Amino acid sequence: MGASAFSLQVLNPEQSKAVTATEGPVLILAGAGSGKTRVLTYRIAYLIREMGISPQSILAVTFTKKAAIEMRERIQKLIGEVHGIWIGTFHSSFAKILRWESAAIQYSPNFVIYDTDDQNRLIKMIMEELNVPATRFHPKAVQSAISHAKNSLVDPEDYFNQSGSPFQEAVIRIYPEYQKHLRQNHAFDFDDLITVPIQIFKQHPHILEKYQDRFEYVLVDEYQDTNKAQYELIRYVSQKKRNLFVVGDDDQSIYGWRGADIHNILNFESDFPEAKVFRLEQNYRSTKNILAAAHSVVSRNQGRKVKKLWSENPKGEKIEIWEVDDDREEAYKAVEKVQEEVFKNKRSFRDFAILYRTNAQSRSLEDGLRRSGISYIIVGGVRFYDRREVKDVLAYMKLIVNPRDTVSLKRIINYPARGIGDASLRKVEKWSRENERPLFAALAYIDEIQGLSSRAKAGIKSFHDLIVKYTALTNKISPAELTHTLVEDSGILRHYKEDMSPEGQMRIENISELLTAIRDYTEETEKPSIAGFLEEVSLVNDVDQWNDKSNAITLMTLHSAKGLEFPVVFITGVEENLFPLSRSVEKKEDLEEERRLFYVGLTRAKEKVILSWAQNRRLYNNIEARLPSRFLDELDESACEFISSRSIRSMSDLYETADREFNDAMPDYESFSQETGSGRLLAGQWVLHDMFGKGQILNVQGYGEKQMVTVRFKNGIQKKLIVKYAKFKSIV
DNA sequence: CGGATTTAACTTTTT
DNA sequence: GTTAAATCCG
Repeated sequence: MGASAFSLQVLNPEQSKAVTATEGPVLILAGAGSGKTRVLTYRIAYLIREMGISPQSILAVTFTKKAAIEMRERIQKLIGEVHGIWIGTFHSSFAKILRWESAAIQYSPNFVIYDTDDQNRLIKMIMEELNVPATRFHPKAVQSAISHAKNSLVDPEDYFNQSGSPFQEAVIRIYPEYQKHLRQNHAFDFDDLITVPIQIFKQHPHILEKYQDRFEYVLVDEYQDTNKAQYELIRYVSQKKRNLFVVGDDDQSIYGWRGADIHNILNFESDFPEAKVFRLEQNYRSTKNILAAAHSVVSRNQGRKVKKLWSENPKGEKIEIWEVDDDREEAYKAVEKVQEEVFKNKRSFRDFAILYRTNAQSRSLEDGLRRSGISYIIVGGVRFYDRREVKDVLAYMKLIVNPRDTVSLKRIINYPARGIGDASLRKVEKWSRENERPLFAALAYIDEIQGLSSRAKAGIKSFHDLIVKYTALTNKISPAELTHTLVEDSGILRHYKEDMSPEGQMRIENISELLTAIRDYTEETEKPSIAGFLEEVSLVNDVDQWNDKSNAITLMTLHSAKGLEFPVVFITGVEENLFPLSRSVEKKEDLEEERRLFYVGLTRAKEKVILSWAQNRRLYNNIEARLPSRFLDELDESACEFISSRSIRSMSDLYETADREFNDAMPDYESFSQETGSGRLLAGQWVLHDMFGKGQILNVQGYGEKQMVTVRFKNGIQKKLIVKYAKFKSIV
């Protein structure tokens, strides 16, 4: 086993001190690119190897699954395979504990986790019940108010004291009902995964003690992103041994809107007076110019700990600031720049990231990239597991695991259509309320429910039988087999197969993809279960799945980019009212958070940064004149170079060239893309498809299992195909 | 009453 | 460009 790599010699003095200060609370203020993950992993390795601490006594929490996986892999590289360390996200770690301790709060261990969409559906149902018109208050707004309350540890009862606006009055009525329904459904929302463990720990000291004794060393990554609930939870768990090690950077706190409380890091020293504090200020990532620019921006914030990154890296190129005509040109110029860099400086496409403030901006960039034929990956936007058809199948699975989940039940009882309309469902609901039986149980009593049509009765019966049948099968066949037969048996697949439109085809492909994911899960997991799969699915995000293996440009929001690095970074749409967003400029704290977000974006870059703003931008279907962002004025001018597009080429030239390139032939990027392995698909390649014949790849999207290509075939048909399922081979 | 089709509204960032 | 609500049709 290659375990010999572990030595503290490679650390700088501050890093080394941080790693070896094992006892008592420790705060590490780790600037961007200062080796934060390195310190975390070396510390865990040090605890195990040098201190002889049992891996089982270590709890490390992160915010993303990707960070957790990376940490695990790097520890393994240092000291070889270690079993029993808890490394996971806040949500997944405590969801696990909740499954074990669910009996303490009278929940089924098969509880389901509601995502935002499920939450909104539930809130909408409650609002109907309470006669709160959804037209006056958006269920979404109510949901976020409740979420915010939970993150700040405000109970439904506490909420009563906050009355004021009519909206708050409405939330006061909805919040307790919402909580009651979650309980009835044996469901938790995301926030409950943090707050409910706190309640359990408070009410059952012996349970708390079990975990306090177990976790002798607790480590928290991205500490600046913790909210009040997470902070309390960590405090509970680490209270006894007091070996709490937190790593964070107040300058990178960008989740205030999600309840993250920057005071958790600013007040760490007063909360833990015996705390040791170490600062990591040497940056190993970026050029001096990039750091100077980043510092000039973020140092304008008032609520921050004073620090300044330094680096031994070269000065590097100046930051380019582009003034472009519109979003279309912005995309086109970025493409052009990428091509130039690939040719001149021998870069790979994977060296580039294009970042933006809002997901909506990805569209024009995507258009530009598609025209050019360069492959790209979009991280974020609509998640795979959020697609309608995927959620429909998942709802069936949720209901089979947990029949009390009425949100899922109502989602699918008439999907595909079984002749059960709104009116029939209302009658069943009424019966279930009056007889105090769960909604699913009521489905078995159709003969006692008045006024149901025979069509509705037949539909309800077949639905009920279906779910009962599969519930009985859960212990007999594997999750993969079960879902496979389920999508056919339920009629979901048939429903889409009859739909010959391209959307219907897409949906079938997405369902097959889901089945593949379940098959993979079943094969990879020791004790696969549907509940286990559902939990995994509800706690992943797109960045978790992103990897840099395929040679493509990455497009993502600035938020998603946190924790990542790229040689070249574009930040687009650096305009007033977009970045910073218009609603953020009024409150000082919000503006400072936007500024930190800009700082995060700048410090993702190792070598080169390009900022662009457009004079005109298409927003919500109309073209708007734009002004450069105030953040551009805040940049250290000596590190920047201003470029106006007019000095290069006229607009009409640009578009003509773009159209010509698109209409003629695809440029052959393969000739200068360094690592085009034989199996790799790239835009411009020709393929032969079993059904459609010869075609050319216009665009490659995604990676691995989920990789999709857009192909234009000789007969003029353009199709989007999932590589894994599409029957084609590449031809030279 | 149920299902399909059309219309309208909406886009900050996400575990 | 996507999805939920309103409208229409059988």
